[in-house]
Amino acid sequence: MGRQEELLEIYERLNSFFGDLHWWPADDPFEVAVGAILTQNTAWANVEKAIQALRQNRLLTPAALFSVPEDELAGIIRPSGYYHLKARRLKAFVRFLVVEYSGDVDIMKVEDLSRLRDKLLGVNGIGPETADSILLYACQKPVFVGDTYTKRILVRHGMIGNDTDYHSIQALFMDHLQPDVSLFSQFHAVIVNTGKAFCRKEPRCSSCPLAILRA
DNA sequence: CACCAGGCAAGTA
DNA sequence: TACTTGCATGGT
Repeated sequence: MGRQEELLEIYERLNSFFGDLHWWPADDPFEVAVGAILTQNTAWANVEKAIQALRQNRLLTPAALFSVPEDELAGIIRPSGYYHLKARRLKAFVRFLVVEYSGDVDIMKVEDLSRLRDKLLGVNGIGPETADSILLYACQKPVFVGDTYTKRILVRHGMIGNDTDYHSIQALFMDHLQPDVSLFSQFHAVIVNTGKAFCRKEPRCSSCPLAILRA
């Protein structure tokens, strides 16, 4: 079986099992970007607490986040963990958004994909996965988001080695699938759900929709 | 109690 | 270039 068929097989199985997940869980594109930074190496449940706190403080807009002092912001996003670090990263991103795109994600979206990706990667605190999450889920650009779950599942099923880097994992998907925003969005969503539900501890993998694929 | 979570940057050799 | 370490809360 070729790579394309293999990937589509995985997609069909997971998509049938989970159904349409309508990801990313956020009300607007700016909130997507904020969540992408807050969720770095952090459980989503903790991120939700921080997002709620931001909402209650009316800080879920570029202008509001731009104005709030960094130390005050840190205290508000405390439940998400690494809160001093993430306050600095949020401020860096919002400064970038304001300076480059008048604080408007809709203007940022117009930028050419590869140029925008490079510029996002230039912002302190935005690495490959965060950049790609913003590009796909906030900007509707056809990029595949790799993450720890993606890698773990591919490693478990013998499709890649444990030392495979981010770019190679992303290329595995993007070289063999049509660049379709809906496909990439749903694919990443079902992968994360699979990781959460089945792929954390080895014994639980028996009931995983992908269990039959294991060699 | 230990371990982990939808990473990233900075420091070291 | 290749490895190591700091960042931190909350759930299991």
